[in-house]
Amino acid sequence: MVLLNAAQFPQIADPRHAFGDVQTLANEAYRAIKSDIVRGVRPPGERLRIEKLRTIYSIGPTPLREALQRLSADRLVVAEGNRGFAVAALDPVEFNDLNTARIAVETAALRLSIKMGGIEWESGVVAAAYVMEREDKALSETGGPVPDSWEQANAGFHASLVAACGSKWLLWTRSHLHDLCERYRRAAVSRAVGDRALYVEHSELAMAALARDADVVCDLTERHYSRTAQVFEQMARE
Amino acid sequence: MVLLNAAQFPQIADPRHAFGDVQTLANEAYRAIKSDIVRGVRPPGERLRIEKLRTIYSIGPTPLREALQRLSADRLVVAEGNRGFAVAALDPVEFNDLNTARIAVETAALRLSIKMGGIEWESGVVAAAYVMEREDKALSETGGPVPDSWEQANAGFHASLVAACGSKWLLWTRSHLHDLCERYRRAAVSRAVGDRALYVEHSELAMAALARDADVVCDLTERHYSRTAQVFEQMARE
DNA sequence: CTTTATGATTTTGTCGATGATTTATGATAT
DNA sequence: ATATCATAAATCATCGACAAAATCATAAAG
Repeated sequence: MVLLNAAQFPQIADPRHAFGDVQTLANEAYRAIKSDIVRGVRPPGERLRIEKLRTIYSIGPTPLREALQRLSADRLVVAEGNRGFAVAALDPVEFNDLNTARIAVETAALRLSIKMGGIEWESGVVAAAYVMEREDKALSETGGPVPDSWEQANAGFHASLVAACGSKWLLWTRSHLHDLCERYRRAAVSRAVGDRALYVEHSELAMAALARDADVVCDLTERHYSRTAQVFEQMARE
Repeated sequence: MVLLNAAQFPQIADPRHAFGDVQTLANEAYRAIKSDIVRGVRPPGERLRIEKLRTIYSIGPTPLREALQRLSADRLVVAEGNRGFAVAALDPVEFNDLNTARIAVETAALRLSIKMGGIEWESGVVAAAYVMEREDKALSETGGPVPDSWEQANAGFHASLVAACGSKWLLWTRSHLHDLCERYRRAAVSRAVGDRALYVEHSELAMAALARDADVVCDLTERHYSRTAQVFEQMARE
């Protein structure tokens, strides 16, 4: 068995590569469709017919199919051989299941991060909490659907807490599960925004993290996430 | 935002669907290439040129690219825009990182599984341990490269321990990380087979699980996995 | 002798077209 | 009315070909 890093790609001197991926149509399609799925533009269960997508995104079938294959590996899309693709369904039982996985990964990352985080981690948490507070308050005033800016702040806040966990792969796994939850979250948060004091939940979390109290942080996180799942479950019953 | 399960696909009456996916060339390519990567036939870092793959697998460029996109979502392959695909590199630092993630997910699943497992879980563990024992002893006698049958037994054994964790998504995440470790494992285990009493490690694990001693199981698991990482690290130094 | 241009060659990404498979339609029989 | 089956329409998966981009080889300049 051959081992180790044969040079993967020749040196990357091209300045374009500094900004993430080169723009290929397949990448563009991936991003666009993912964003549309996650934001509910393409509702759960919708069939993703190539011809239709072709007209919507003005992209040929090949890059579209490549994007859909990636999304199906991400589990945001389900693929059935010879039957094409569809947006993955949303279902409260699934969400509970997904949430168990997410809580397990998140709490593990939190414990590591709290143990290992330094001053720059702390300042990152403070910064993210500051942004989060503003978004939480704005959301509770305006109500309505969850804006992208709130989602971004929420993602940033929770990411800042685990940022120092020291494992790239743990962060990757975590962010993957985070993405899978986004559709559920958008639905549940906009509904429950009146009943929940999101600002309080988030700031308690930040305080406990800065106090390095891992047990409390994990407990709060678990309840924070479970509450969202409960709201979603109740919505589905109605 | 639209909610919940619009019927995803019409009923599946076709008996072929009982056996996993329908055979599409993209699926076939995915399985073949993944297997080749994981077993070291395609070494880490190797460029995956479409034309070359075309002749090897006798499959056109479109299904090949779709397979490679899926593999790159799995992180077994790296894709660089306009520069094609390459087998992901192997590197001990990565393995340590990956291992932290894996241990975190695995121990979480183990605790849940040990708490919730019933009699059928126990019997599954016993059965898998029985197969594992046979494979471990065969491996320690023959030495040499790790056969697929050992890998299969190993995967089955560890899967049996977490089988009752109750979260499909946790199992999915876990199995994903397991797959990512396989290449490292195959290299490290074949090397260290003399120094390690794999049979003892595995049987201790099974005993502790059946005794429902979650702390011991997690501790043993962590050491079990870390040892493999250490072996790999030492190999890389040589 | 190294570095920088320049052109040739390979390789990638994309499209339109085509055969295969599934889904929809409608006719016939129970 | 319902069920069954054949046919038509739609959709999917795949291929070959082409344009764009990257790589390589060679030559000119420092």
